[in-house]
Amino acid sequence: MQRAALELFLANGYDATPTAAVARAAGVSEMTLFRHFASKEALLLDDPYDPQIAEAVAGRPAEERPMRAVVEGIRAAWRDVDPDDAAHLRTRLRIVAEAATLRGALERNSEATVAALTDALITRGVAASAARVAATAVIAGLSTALLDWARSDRDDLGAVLGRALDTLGGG
Amino acid sequence: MQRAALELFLANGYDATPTAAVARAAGVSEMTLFRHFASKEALLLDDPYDPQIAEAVAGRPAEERPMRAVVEGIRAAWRDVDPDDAAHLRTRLRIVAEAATLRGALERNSEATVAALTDALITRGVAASAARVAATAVIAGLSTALLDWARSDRDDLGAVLGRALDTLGGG
DNA sequence: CTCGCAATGTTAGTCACTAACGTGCGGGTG
DNA sequence: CACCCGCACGTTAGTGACTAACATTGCGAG
Repeated sequence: MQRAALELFLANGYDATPTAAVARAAGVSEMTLFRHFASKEALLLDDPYDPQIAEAVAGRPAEERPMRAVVEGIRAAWRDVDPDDAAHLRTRLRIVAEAATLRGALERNSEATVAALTDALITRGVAASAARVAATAVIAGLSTALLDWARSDRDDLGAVLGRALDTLGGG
Repeated sequence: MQRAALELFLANGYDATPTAAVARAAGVSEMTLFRHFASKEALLLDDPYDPQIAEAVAGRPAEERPMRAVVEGIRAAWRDVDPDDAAHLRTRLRIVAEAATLRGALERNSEATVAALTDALITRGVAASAARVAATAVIAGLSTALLDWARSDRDDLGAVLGRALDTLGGG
């Protein structure tokens, strides 16, 4: 179904594609579609952003302040990413960037990642409130950087991401 | 209408209150309600977060890095806030915190603030992409801090905010 | 072969939001 | 004072995402 959805979203745009059309294209009923995906958004954004990021954060030097620990953890975790995935990611982000109703969809969708990061920080001894703040902020900043990258096809993803992380870390 | 909406949201919860009920309570038709407020969310979140924050950011010392400039700008702008507004803010944030469908509503609603902050950073000579990243991240972090504050009635707002800003600034 | 379960379909509904169009009312102009 | 213009509001009907209740089908285990 995701494949059918992507094709339709690319061809007609996200907002102009009713879930009924996706269901029909995938050869299932609308009900079944919603049994597999919690929402229309999930058709685009369903892939679990690695909880392995959390490990990388937990393993950072103890003296690092929360923002920097998260930033450097993500930077480290990023090195194991398949370039094929990046290309796929880009087409999906393009769809997100062009759909008015998807503002904030990335952030909403990465609640799991935020939770994992928050826990990782807490086990490092960071206060719960500060942990949540730092995790949310970094993910939000990262999301906008990814969207910018998807819109302009100039830079390669690694460089864009690196600069965003520099900014977030206070650089 | 906002007053009627707030009362109903408090009594029954946001998700369980149809816009039809709000309209009826306010003595208008549903159509009229949507002519005054762009969405159901707007009934809760319609107040424009100060663009005067932008000034404070623009006025920060030139050598400060983007994250710190935003954080310190907000800290400075915060000093002029009426405690009555804070109390009102709290009840509204409580409603937001309890409504599942309002995840990310604060961030979405403060797009104007993010844009103002981004512009302020750009006039300071920060690259556009970095500016957007920093502004988004700080607002997102701040939003989660505000929500945490609204949920637990322990601290006073100033202290919570101060700690969140410390975290975001790399402290 | 059949029983049981799981995945899928059908139907009907709710809720946010919109488009098209009609109506009343107050205020300036003749 | 009569008229008309425009604006705010109402009504009706619809779209689109999502859900609940219930029927149905397919398929492996006994």
